Amino acid sequence: MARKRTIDDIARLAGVSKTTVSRVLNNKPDVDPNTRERILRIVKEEGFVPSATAAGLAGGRSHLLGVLVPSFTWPMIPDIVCGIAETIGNTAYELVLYSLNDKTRENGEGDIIDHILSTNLVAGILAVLPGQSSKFVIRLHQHGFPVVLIDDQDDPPLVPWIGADNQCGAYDAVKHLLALGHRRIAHIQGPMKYVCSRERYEGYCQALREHGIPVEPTLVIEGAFDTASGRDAAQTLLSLPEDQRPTAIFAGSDLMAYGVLAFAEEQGIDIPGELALVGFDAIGSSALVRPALTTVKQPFQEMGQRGIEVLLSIIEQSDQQRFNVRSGYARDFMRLSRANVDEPANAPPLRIRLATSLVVRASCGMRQRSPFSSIKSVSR
Amino acid sequence: MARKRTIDDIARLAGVSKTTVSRVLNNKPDVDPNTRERILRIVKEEGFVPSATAAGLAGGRSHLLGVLVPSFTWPMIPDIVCGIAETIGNTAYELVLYSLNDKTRENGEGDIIDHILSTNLVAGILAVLPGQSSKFVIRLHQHGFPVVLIDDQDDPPLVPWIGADNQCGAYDAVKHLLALGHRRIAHIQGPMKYVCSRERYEGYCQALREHGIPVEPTLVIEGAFDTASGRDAAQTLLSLPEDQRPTAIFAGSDLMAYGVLAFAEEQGIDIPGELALVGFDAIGSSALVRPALTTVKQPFQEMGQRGIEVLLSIIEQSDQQRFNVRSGYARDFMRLSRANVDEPANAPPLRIRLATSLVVRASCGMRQRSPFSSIKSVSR
DNA sequence: CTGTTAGCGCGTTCAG
DNA sequence: CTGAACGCGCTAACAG
Repeated sequence: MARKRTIDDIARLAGVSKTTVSRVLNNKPDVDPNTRERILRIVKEEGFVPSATAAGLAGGRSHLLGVLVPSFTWPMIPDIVCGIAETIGNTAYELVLYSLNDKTRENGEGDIIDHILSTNLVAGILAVLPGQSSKFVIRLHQHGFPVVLIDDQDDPPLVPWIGADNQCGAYDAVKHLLALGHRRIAHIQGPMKYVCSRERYEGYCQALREHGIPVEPTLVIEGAFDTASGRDAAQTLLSLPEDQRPTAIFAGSDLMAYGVLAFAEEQGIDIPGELALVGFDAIGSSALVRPALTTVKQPFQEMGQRGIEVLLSIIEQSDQQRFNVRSGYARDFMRLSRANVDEPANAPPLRIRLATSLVVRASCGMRQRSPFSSIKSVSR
Repeated sequence: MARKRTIDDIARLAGVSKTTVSRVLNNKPDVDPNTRERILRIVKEEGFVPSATAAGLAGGRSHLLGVLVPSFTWPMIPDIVCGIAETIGNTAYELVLYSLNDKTRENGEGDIIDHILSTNLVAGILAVLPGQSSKFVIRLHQHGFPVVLIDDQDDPPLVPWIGADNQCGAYDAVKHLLALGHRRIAHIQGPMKYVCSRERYEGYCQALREHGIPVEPTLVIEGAFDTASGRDAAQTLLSLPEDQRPTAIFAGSDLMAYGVLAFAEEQGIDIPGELALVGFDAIGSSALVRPALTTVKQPFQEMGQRGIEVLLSIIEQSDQQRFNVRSGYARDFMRLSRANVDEPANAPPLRIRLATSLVVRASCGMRQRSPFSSIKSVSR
């Protein structure tokens, strides 16, 4: 627990000015190699760590990254945050967590965005599943503030975005059911206001089309991503006349699939015997339910990781531009919410689509082995 | 998206000095009520938000709270962090998340503590399940740095601590099994190096004692809190000669109970028919497994909330003391890792023990109704 | 009750 | 290649 040292201390110990020390620490050129070496040694010996606070104040840029997540009740959030935290841990940045609870949601999601912006604490924001606040995030981006979105975007894409390849994932899932011989395959959609729901639906349609099977409107129901809506949809679907009833259901989320499981359990409907079921997300508990759920795995951790990587590159680039434009104290730019520092429309926003993978378990009729022992690999 | 204003701007608009504005913002006394009113109005109108960065630098205290969590693979972490985030959201503080991934763990958990301390970014730390790094946290506390622990402490208690009443929880669980008529009740312990494991064991023993039942060493096995060790323990217990085999198992964590479920499933052992099972934690997925798990519910969200509350009170108190002691620029105290600002041994460290509650589900033999529809209430 | 004066620790400019 | 000087936005001591 060494005594906290400042740059001045190091400068004194090295016999140089603090300016030089600062230059070394920021990897500036124009420093004598010997001096640089010596300073680095002392910095290491003394265990010197610069104050992020002061650096932020002086340099105008902070070393903090904001991560905005909705309520932790969504089961994928922990996985995503895990990827984020681990990635940030490997950088010189720190992670500031902003979460929307029910109260902040009431007051309007814009509030928290304004708060983030006005405190000027973070250098950029990674917004996870922004949902309703997505439009605020977009505004941020248009004002030149570094922002990246995970797993929820508007159409057309306006903001750098990381997500899963929802259409392919859905396509694979339905293909699998088709390969098992199913022909009447229902789909419980997520809310259609989300692009990911529409993409999953598109994948579902595509797979059916390829098999020459028409999309039956009665077999497609819009849910709300949660268990309750899945249960309702199951009830509707399984109350259809026998000849119209689906033999398989592709749910747009694992939680909705749980709703199907619940209804089937109540009604004594055997899954997968009488009804095959596939979910989407591969949240940890889907390996635990009975029957264990076949589902499309989203690479949540990797999404978090890539999100941070992209955010950092954007921040760096925006620093670069600021540096080039600057003449004298042009830092007033920043106070104006960094307005129009660059033309965001220059290049099309970055979009990264990560591959999904189908996790086959018992719920669609395949034989399952030792499900519980697979807990580790699934939930990590 | 109003233009970012500084205290000086407000001072100019209000026709007073920035000092006065600062005083109003920090709720200092000695300000004319009218002036205060006027300043507050302007602050609100202009949407002024002070810079936490600058305030931290100047005042020597930051408005950031560090939260140290182990890997997100532990299923209760999200719940705890949720409580933490929500509580911090209601204060003027921000949440900085430090997480231990496998790499940081390798390099020694002390590193991250040193890092936290030397960056001097946060005003205090709430450490969740510190495990091996617990001793580092204790050292922090002894140096006068505000620290609170959640759910893992050393014996004797050295640091302010929030946790569940493990002994009572275990006692209740075993009592329940006894009430159901079980007499040969096994216990799969958590690692005995943790106080919580020892307390749960104590509750187990206490319940048996009250019924005049001796504690059989063969029925007590130490696990590692995870699923694999639970499976191993189940195998050992259920391989006992028929007359020594337990009719019920009380597992020290839900994950270990999952291991029991897995082994039982493999072996075709009916739960609860041939074996009753109770877990500990009430993590969300325990409502989803089949049979649904009876378990002792820890109030994770509340633990997070109380943790922050206690941490804030400690920070405030330490600021107070610093203020009283200070003569001139005595801020050097802080640079010395805030060493010995107060006598930590003055009062016994605060310990808050929150009540648990038994969640009765199918795994111990009670009739279960509509398990899936209870997902919401359990996982929130 | 209020304003003036010094910094907090660092980044950046400008003149050597 | 180097150092002195200034300022980031705010708080705290000291004198009115």
